[in-house]
Amino acid sequence: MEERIRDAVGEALAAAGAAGAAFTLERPTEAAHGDYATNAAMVAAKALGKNPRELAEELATKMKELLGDAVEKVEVAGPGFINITLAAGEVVASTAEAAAKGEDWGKGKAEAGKRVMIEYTQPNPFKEMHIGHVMGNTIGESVARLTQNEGATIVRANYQGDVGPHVAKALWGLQKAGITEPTTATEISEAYVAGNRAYEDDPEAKGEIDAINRAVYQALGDPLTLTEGGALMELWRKGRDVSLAAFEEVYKVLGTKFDYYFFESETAPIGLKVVRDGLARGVFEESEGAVVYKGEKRGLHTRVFITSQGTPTYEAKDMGLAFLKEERWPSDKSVVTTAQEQASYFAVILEALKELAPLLGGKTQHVPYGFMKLTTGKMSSREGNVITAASLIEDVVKRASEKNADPLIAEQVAVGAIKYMILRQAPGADIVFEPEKSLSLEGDSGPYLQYALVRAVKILSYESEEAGGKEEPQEPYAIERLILHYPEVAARAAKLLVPNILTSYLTELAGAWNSFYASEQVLGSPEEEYKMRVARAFANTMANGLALLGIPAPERM
RNA sequence: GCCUCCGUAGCUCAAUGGAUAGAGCCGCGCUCUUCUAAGGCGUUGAUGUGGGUUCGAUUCCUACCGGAGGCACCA
Repeated sequence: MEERIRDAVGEALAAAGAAGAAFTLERPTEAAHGDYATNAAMVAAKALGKNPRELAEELATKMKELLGDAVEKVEVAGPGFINITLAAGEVVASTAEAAAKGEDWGKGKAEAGKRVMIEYTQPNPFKEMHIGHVMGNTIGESVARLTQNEGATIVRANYQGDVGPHVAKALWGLQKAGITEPTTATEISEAYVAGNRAYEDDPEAKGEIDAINRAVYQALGDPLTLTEGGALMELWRKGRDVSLAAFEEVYKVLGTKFDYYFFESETAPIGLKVVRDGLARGVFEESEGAVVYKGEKRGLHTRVFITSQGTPTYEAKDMGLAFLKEERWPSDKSVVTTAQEQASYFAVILEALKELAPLLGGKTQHVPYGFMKLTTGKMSSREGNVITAASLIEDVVKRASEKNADPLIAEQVAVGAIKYMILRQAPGADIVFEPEKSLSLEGDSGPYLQYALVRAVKILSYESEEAGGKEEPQEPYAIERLILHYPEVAARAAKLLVPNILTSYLTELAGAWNSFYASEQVLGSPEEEYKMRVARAFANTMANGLALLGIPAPERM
């Protein structure tokens, strides 16, 4: 329907002599302004040298002609808006479509046939997963689902740093504590904190840690040493396994299933190779013993790719990662989501990648999101003042349990609350996280959406063979005029990679349903059949929308 | 010092250059004999400051004030 109106506006503009003018078609904030509104007349008025309201009248007349029975009215309002109100029959048809289509309701085709890899979460083994990773996972998962909903074939990738200084610090800490068989992620992260402190305070420890770092790289770069890596590599393997297993627990609760896992231990050797090749080709330069990329030639800054010690930095590993990804799963588009603090870092390495491999660089896109900080400031795992993903989930589950005896449902409610908190705001902005306060289980919250759906599903469960009342209301219900916009909202959220507009829409939708629920009896009413269809249309819309956000839908609450 | 992002109600957040700047939390009323009150209905309250562009600016430009992040061997 939206497309039909858009075409009609375009055609009316062409008839008025302003073909191709850029206009917007939006859902008015006020119900009184109809179902759609366009600013076409105001945009084109100047170029045509006409009064906006007069032009609007002209366009409205033409549109009425083009749209015919589909619209109830097309009227000019305010400074020259054209407000379009759909005919009741059109609204009813749309509700019926939403009710009938089930899981297919709202599927788009903007990305049909495209292969898209999306990388997100990126926790580092040997450190604990914290609330920042939960944020990245939540946004990445939703972006993946939104893209998939537009017809793309998507794969989920995770990239984890299992080598580098942080690993050396943790290994050093474990050795000092005499731990040869780490069993919990907490144990390992405590070793990391101890190692990090020693690295800064104790020059002797710093030397030992640097040596461990080199030894790990060396062992991994040389298959022979790897198999005979001795106690150090044995500890590395065990610690890595414990960390990764702990991550999987969190992914399971959050509802993410990765298709590809990449590790720095595998991208490092590839990165070293491609950067050295690039050095020979003049993409990179040597400076003070290190291999660097001079970003200044692109208006950016210089970054080190290979250290003077000969170890690859994150930059070199990211070069290797780009190649490795393409080898494992060739894509049309490769999206990497990370916290905003890495934005300028990515600007540099993407330029380097474009010089190194134009095709790869051209299809790689960095999507930054804000980070989660505490009221006391930014979290730092080096300081040890982090809120871990596991403890966050545990706390919220405990609160949700007060109203839900069933642990599965308490978990679904908790995950819904956590994800909603993240997805309700524009992804670029930071989140100030305050336990208790930030996570609401009422009002503008995840459980609010879940609860609205649960109530609708309950009504639908009473649907029986003997059909209910067959009367029809005089006018379609307000909620129906909201439901019909769902496909457009999902498409826009996918196009802009911003889940929050879908979140806002669903919150408004849940509110409309709750109002409907409070004022209209469904079962046993004269309009039972009609209202059941509205309930089904709502339930499908909410269920599909929640799925796109990655928010679970509990059976009952 | 240079670059990037952000300043909206007491608090946490919305708002495609558009119409009377929306929600929730908190506060105060009302509302379960009704398909689940994690709900509904009502009520107070805001665009950091000064210029500019525009028919129209929370949105774009500019200066300032305030906050965050980044800027060579961390990730």
